[in-house]
Amino acid sequence: METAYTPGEVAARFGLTLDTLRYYEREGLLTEVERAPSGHRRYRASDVELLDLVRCLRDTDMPIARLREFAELVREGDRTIPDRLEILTAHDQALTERIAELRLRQEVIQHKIAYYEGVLGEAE
Amino acid sequence: METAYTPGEVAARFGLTLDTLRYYEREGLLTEVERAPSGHRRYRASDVELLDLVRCLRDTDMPIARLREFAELVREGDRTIPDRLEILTAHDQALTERIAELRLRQEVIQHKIAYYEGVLGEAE
DNA sequence: GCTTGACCTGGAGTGCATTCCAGGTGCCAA
DNA sequence: TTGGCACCTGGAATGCACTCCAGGTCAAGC
Repeated sequence: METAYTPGEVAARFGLTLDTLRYYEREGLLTEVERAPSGHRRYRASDVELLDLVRCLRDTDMPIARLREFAELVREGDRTIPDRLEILTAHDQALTERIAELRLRQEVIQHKIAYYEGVLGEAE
Repeated sequence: METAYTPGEVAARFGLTLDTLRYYEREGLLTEVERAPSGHRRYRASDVELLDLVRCLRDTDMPIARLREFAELVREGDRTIPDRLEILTAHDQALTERIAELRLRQEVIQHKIAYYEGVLGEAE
C-alpha cells in the first residue's frame, strides 16, 4: 500500500494553508487527489512531488493560469513533455531576467543608501 | 525658470500610465506636484528624482503603504534621513534575501528541465 | 453517548495595485 | 469655429491570489 499524506501534513510541509491547498486543486494545479473513505483527501507521493514543483514555480511568480496549463499537460501524460519543457525554459529565462533586474535596482538603492550615509557623515 | 515635465513626458520616461502616475500622487508617494495655470501638472526635477526612486522601490516589490511612509519622511525634511536610511537598508536586505530565494528556486526548476531533457534524450 | 479536532463543501469576502470611465477644460492648428 | 489632443476630476470596476465563513461529517478518546 502506497504511503499517503493528510492535508494537514502537506500544508505544514509546504508552508501553505489548507485553504490554499484546496484552492490550488480547484484551480487545476494538482492532478485529482484521492480520498479516504471518510471523504478526506489523501495526498500520494506523486501529488506531493507535483506540488513541490508548483510551489517552486509559484514562489517565483508564475501566475496561476500558467501553472494550470502546466498541470494540464502533466495530466495528459508523457507525450506532453516537450510542451512542459517549453513552459519551464521560458520561465527559467524570465527568472534570469527578473533576477538581473532586481540586482540592477538594488544597486540604485544601495547608491541612495551610500548617499544618505554620506549626508549623515558630513553632519557630524 | 526651472525646467518642468508634462505628465505625458514623465509617464513615457518611466513606463507608467497617466492613471498610475495620478494614483501614486493620490496615495502620497510624491510630494505635491505643481500645476500650470491650466490646471495641468508640471513635474519638476525633484519630482522626477523622487519618482525614479519610487519606481525603483516599487519594481522591487516595496508595497505602496511603505512607499507612502518613505515619501512622508521626504516631505518632513532632512532630519528624517536616519529613518529613510532604515527603510532603505531593510528593503535592501529583503531584496538580497529575495534574490537568493529566486536563485534557489531557479536551480530546482533547472534540475527539472535537465530531467525532462534526459527523458527526451533517451526516447530517441 | 459526547466532545474534540481535523477535515469537508459552496460560496462570499479581502487586500492590493492598478485601471477604467464619464463628463469636463484648455489650447493649438486648419 | 471647430476639431483634436492632452489633460483634469471623483469614483467605480478589474484582476489576481488568496482567505474566510457557515454549516456539516467522521473517527477517536473520555
